[in-house]
Amino acid sequence: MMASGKGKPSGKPSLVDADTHVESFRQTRTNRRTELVEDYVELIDDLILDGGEARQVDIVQRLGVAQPTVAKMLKRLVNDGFIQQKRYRGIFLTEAGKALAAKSRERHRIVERFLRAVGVSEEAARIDAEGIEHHVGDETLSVFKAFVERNGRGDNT
Amino acid sequence: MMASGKGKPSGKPSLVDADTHVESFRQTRTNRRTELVEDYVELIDDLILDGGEARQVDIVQRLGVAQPTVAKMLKRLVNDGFIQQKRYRGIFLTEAGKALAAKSRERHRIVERFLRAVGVSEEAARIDAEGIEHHVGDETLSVFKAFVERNGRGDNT
DNA sequence: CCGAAAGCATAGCCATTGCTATGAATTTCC
DNA sequence: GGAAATTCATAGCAATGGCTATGCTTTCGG
Repeated sequence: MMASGKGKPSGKPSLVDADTHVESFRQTRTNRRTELVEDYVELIDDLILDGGEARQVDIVQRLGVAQPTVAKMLKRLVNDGFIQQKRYRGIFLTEAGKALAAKSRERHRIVERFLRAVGVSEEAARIDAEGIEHHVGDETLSVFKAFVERNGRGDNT
Repeated sequence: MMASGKGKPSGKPSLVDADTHVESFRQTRTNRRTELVEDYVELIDDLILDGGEARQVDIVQRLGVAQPTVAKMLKRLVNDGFIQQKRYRGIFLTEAGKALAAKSRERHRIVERFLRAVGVSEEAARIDAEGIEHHVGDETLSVFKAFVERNGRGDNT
């Protein structure tokens, strides 16, 4: 019944205690589940901003996956209340979708600019930011943001 | 000729071109597939270093998932040649496993210390590093490493 | 206006990663 | 040495995210 207590005061504690460890992994698993949704919503928002509309075909081309894969995910996004779909007329974000997109875009932007600011090349920053953004918590994000503002490179925006 | 070219020189290019975009997403998807393997191998290595042995039960407790989930993944790791399993006697890393673990641990360590070095709290650094590490490419990693060495905080190691 | 092309939906398959329930094997403890 | 507890394996289910193949609709070009 003691459950987690499990002392085992080993000689070299390179490991944090089990419960703490669990928390990190659990958080990471949670993030992994929401990554794709964020990617889609963010991309849709980008497409609308960039070209005025977001079509399934565009998403297919941007993500580099098969069309039915996108179709299935869009159905999920409709169910989750992030988008509206009008056949042959494009995809539109709901209010919830817009909010999520704005948040994701902001995070993405900060992460990418942060990487650039510490000296990462443009290409690597683009690629790595795509994966990293989903795992940056609020605290880390604000640290990144402050860093970028402090070491502002004369970039756009 | 047709394929990707797709000009559409829109007014506000907040978007990179499609092929470039695809590359980022593709890389991210690839990373996502190897994350779990790395997590497991790294954890197993930690457990062995810390307590002399890694048992399935320990992994279950550390990851916070159900035991059959771990059992299934371990079977996969055996097939992939990263570990050896001896029933009721623990889990052992093969040479390939040790190599992967060393690489993962190093990356993890650098990312976490980098986060600490830029001002992220210990707890947030621990949690975020767990997710970020898998998306840090070689270039970014070496930038992080250099940063840590330059701004060395009197931490351990 | 009508046929071809483009865009989208659907069906059906596979792999992955999680779960619960259950049973077998091994250790441990008396 | 045998019963109990621990440890592990296996079966079976669900959700997610990918794919190919196929067919329906809408739009576009002549």
